[in-house]
Amino acid sequence: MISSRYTPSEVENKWYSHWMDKKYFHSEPDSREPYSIVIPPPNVTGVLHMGHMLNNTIQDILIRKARMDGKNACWVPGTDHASIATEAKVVKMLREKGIRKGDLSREQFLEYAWEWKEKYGGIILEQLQKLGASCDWERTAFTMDESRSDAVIKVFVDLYRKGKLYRGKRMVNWDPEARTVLSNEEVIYGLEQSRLYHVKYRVEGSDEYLIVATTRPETIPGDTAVAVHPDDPRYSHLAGKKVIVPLINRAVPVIFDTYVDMEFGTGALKVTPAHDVNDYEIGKRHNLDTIDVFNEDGTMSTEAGIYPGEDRFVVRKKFAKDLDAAGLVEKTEDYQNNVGRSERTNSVVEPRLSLQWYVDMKAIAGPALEAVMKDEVDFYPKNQKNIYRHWMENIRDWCISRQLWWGHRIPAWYLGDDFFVAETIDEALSEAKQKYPDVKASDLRQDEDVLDTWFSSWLWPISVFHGFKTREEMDYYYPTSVLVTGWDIIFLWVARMIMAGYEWEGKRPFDHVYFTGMVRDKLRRKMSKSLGNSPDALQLIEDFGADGVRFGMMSCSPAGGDLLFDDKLCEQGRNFSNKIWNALRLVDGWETDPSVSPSAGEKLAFEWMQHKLTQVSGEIDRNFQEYRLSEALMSIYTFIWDDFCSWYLEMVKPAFGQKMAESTKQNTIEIFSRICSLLHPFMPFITEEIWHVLQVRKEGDDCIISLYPKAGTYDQALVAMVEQGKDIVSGIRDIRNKNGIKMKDEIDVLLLSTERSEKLMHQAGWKELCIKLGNLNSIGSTIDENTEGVAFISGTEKCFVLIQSEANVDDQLEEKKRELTYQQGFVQSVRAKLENERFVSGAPAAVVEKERAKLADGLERMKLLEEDIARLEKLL
RNA sequence: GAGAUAUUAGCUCAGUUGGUUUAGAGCACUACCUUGACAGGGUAGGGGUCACUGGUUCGAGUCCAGUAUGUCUCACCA
Repeated sequence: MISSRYTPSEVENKWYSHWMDKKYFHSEPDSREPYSIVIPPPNVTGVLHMGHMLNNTIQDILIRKARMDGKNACWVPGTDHASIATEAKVVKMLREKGIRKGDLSREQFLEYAWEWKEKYGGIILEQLQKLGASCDWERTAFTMDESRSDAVIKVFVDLYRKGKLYRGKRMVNWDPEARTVLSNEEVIYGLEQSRLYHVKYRVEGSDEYLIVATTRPETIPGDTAVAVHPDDPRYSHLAGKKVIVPLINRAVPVIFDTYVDMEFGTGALKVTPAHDVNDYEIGKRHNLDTIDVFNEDGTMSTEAGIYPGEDRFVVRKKFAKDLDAAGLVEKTEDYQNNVGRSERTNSVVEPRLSLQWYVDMKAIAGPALEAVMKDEVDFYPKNQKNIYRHWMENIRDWCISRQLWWGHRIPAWYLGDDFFVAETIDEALSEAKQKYPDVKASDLRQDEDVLDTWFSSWLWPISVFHGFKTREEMDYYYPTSVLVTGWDIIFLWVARMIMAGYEWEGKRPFDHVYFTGMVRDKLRRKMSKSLGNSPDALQLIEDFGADGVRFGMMSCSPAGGDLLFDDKLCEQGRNFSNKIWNALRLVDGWETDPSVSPSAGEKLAFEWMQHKLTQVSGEIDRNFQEYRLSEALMSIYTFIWDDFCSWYLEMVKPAFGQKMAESTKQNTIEIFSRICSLLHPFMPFITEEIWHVLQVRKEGDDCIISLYPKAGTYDQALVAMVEQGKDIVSGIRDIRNKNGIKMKDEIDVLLLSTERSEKLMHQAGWKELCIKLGNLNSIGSTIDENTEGVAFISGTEKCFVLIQSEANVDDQLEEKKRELTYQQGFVQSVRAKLENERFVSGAPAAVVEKERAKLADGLERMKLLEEDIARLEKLL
């Protein structure tokens, strides 16, 4: 006997291993149409979180559906080396072992890092398997493995030779904790509480003070000017004067620059060209010195001259105190300002002048912008196009060097101030020799820095197919079918992949991009470690089953919209699993008898199910084309729960202890199997299990590779007849409820004879189904409009339930009158349209016809209601 | 500061070029129902002047303008 509860843990591992053994996930190029997806590679340091679950569930649904559609489905998995995150993790691990990074050589450090990667780097991929991800694991790629590394180096050299990559000194975002440069995209700005200090700068040779407002007194030692607006009358007398930098006692010029906002603070701005992007620009315009007051770890430098070696925030307080003690602070006030923090380390980003490598983005952005604007790369949802365009049109050069060891080392070799870019040291050497004939390999010093991680992941759709080496797989799988990713990395990753696609392949990397929303908690807060509002993904799978969790995520994630996650969603998924499971129990328990032949009702029920399934397949098909996966899932959900379980199974279910016709059971198994196929992409485990419990299958006849039910034409009239039968049964049940008549008491029902009702009655099996589901003694027709009993309307058909009503006549009257008022309002609005000359002459004929039908139906219902009201009033 | 986008039932969302019976779903809610697949269940029911104000149109949840509120992107003032 099958258990009354579905237990996912008993079947999930079994089927995942089976699929793996059968190599269903593996793909090789062949004559079929390809359908390929490259995974957004998670960080090797990552553990499965809700974002991954959502994102990968969607990819798995798409890939499983494509596989069942007969395409050659290939989902390439892999991980990303995540320079900063991984290096930080390894440094931390070493610290726990009592080893300092500074004590190791680069080679020694990398040895530890690789060791760490081998040990922990595959965790997230194993977790994806628990979710059911049908990736082609034989293709698992890593951004730092040989093939991917070769691609990175080739691309770097290629861009350099094409003049699209250069080395330059710029103001960069510096992360003092990771001691590396960050790109703009890796800096997160947020409002923070701080203090605004009004500091007195004495004008040289006078007792006058110029008040300057600053939030960063610790940078005062780096001041090389004070700027005011040229039109500011308060300061025009200071032309040509100098002011004394407080406590530092250095005289710096007062300069005039329109950048200064007269309204802000005191209208005077201290200029620190080494530590502020705008100040740097001002500095260039006025030929100011730059004094770097910080070390690379955010402590004060010796040039600063104050508190050398102490942290910038400690010094902020100390120095402010010193200023105050010297009477140089006019006042301080609380202030909110925008502070940039490192996405990775969360430390406050320090603008810093430094020499780095850049990609000239304007040189490669053009085709990538056009491709998206012309929908050659199609975005879902569409509104992401605007955001993309804005960024692409204002694109800035990409700083790609990082002061780390874990990553692809920059292929540039230095000789004094000169350098050579080449794929290998040998090539670099031979290039160097052309300029310096006596140079030896040992004279060349390779750049110490590595490349930004995104510089390898932007090649991902090409590099996973070895596109920089061979054509075979590229020609088959590229462009990939769809990219599924979060919109938060549209610039960091998506835009750059598109650029790389056009730069090296001259083609888009994917046909579609499906942007998923962010996973938030039910209060709309982003899931985060610090809030502790992120559920443990694996625990969820354990609690609700992978299918339950997948259902939970998908049932409520509109295309591109945020997912407001709640355990209850998974609970609903688990309950759904249980519902299907119990339908299986029911069907499995049916006993057949060869001497029993199927009734007309059973035949009608089966026909209805088949047509309905085709109808639902059409809806699913349309929804898939638009990536409306939630809607697709919901139509399957209602089809299974309502149509199949609540109606169909009740229609064909034999009476207690009775046996059924063999063909009815076989038909039910067939429908159930097709239901498994429909649902399989969303809930792969339970569907595979049921597929096999339903009946013994031949070797290799598995749900995962069954044919996905196709859209097609279906008999709408037949479906409508059964639907009306359902509606009438519901109406009867309502009257039972309201009049306290139990389900097991048999009652009689009459339909008022009309063309439509006679047609229903003559449909083979129709009456039988009504009798069975309504638990009726009989159902027939009458021409008596005033038949005694309780009446209701289904569509335009009047039905009489032949009972002595126990319900209050007043209540019944009130309900009928309310209904009549509604119908009157309806009829009036339709009539208003039809009485309007311009509508009748202006609107399309079909629309007018429709309105006429609406009017006729409305009038019919009014008539039926009025009759009923008159009858009830007589009873008063 | 600039731009985008949204506002439909208690909550989360559909509503596809304006006309599909004066708006649909899921969840939540209410009443009734437990020996016969399933209480992780069944049957039925209630609930919305489609943010607001105007406009276009024979006709507006759907198109246009403005207002309010929210969200996002980009840029940032010390």
